[in-house]
Amino acid sequence: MKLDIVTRTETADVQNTIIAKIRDLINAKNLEPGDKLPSERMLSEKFGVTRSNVREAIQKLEFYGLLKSIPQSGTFVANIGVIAMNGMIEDILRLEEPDFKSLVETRILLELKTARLAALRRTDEDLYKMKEALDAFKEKVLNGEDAVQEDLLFHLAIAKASGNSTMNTFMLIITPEIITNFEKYHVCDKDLAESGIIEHQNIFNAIRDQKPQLAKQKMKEHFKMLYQYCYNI
Amino acid sequence: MKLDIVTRTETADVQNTIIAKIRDLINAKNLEPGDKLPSERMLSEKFGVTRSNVREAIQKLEFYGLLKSIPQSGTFVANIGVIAMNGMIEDILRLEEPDFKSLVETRILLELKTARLAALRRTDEDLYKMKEALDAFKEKVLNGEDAVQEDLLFHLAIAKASGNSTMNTFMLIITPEIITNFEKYHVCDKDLAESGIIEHQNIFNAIRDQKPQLAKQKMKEHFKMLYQYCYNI
DNA sequence: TGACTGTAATTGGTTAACCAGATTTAGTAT
DNA sequence: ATACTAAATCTGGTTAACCAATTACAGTCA
Repeated sequence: MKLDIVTRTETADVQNTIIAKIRDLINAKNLEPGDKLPSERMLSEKFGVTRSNVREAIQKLEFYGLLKSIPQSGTFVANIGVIAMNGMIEDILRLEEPDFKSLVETRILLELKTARLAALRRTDEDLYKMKEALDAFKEKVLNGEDAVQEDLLFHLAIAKASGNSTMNTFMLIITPEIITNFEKYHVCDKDLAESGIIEHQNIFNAIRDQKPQLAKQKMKEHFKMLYQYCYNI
Repeated sequence: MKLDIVTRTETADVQNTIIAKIRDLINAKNLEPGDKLPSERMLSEKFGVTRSNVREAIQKLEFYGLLKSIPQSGTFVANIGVIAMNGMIEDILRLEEPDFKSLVETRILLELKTARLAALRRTDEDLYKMKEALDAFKEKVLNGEDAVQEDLLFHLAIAKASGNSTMNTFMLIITPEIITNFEKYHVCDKDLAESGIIEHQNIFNAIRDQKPQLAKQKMKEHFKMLYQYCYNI
């Protein structure tokens, strides 16, 4: 499941159609939080689609916290009123596939914050893990090898050290997509990697010394190149 | 599907076990990006679980961009090396359920950024949608009614106006969970709602006038109470 | 030897039957 | 009428058979 859950457009279309019909049904029947939806079988018959299709649509709405399925009982409207429900479903239906620029922009936002938080909250174990990742990165770069994986792990170690599980999850979600795009557009050059050693070390030092503002600053410098690239794409 | 996809602990445990076994298998066979995994049937037999279990585990790894299933062909290791694969799977296995504090912290981070970006990029249509949401919010509050839904929609309208689809998605993901927790802990008081009108209006004005720094500032003021609450929990 | 071809096995995805538990309903005794 | 019970029904979830497309391979012909 990608960020947008479905991959193939055809499947996505029929799923969005079902979601819209579920929304219409909730509106028509004036269902409120806690109310029960018709059974999956009834919905599949009513909408003229398979039960699998209905299940997937329900699961997507469950992912966004709008519905709640309870085994052997039914599917219920979550603790969200009909107004918010309509607004959120509209947003969900119009969600576009995340573009590279928005991914990078979001990554930078998260990285600056996690660096700062890591400087405030990192445990000794966090620090040890970060140092491991940093050393692995250095070794690869100094040997002239590709170190994109070690680079990634260093940043994920910071995210974990931030002590914020939500940001950690978000970093995990966007990181692979970033990597893929990096390789597609050949963003990472080798000369960037060498200066990367110093930059990583600076970030590490700031977090080690528990200097949040400095950590953020060093992270910002680290992303300077990326920033420019992102806005020139 | 919640942020952590699975809900019941038992199911989550068996799924994580399978994920760990898939990781071990990738390591043992030295599978590299593009290599094919054994078929779902073989894995289910090898691991002594059902094919459904294997499918769910694969889908979770696909969600995080580590595997890629191709119909009638097989499941393949994504464009990520074995080192990053191991690191990410370790993180995924240890991902904890997002706590309220981390949700609020992340929301504030996203809201400050989207407010700023919205001031830079909002279209006239974005502005119209925001005004709609703002008016609905005002009316409810002035009538003494609960306006948590309209409050939510105003913030989501800003997220959309930010022009960043990734942040928009993230806002959609965390918003319902925040709402649920708000109601559980009774965060929102009525007196907060009335001052909320002015604060919302200030944010709207700043975005309308395309003043990014001011928009961020007004959003920060809006979250001041929340901030304090978050750190006193 | 090598390119080609048709068939059989294998693949992830889909569907329909099945399951256990919750819910409703009908019946009965009070 | 009411409280209670038991059977029938309905629920989301699970499983095993099925599907179409891909792949591997044996056989054939040049």
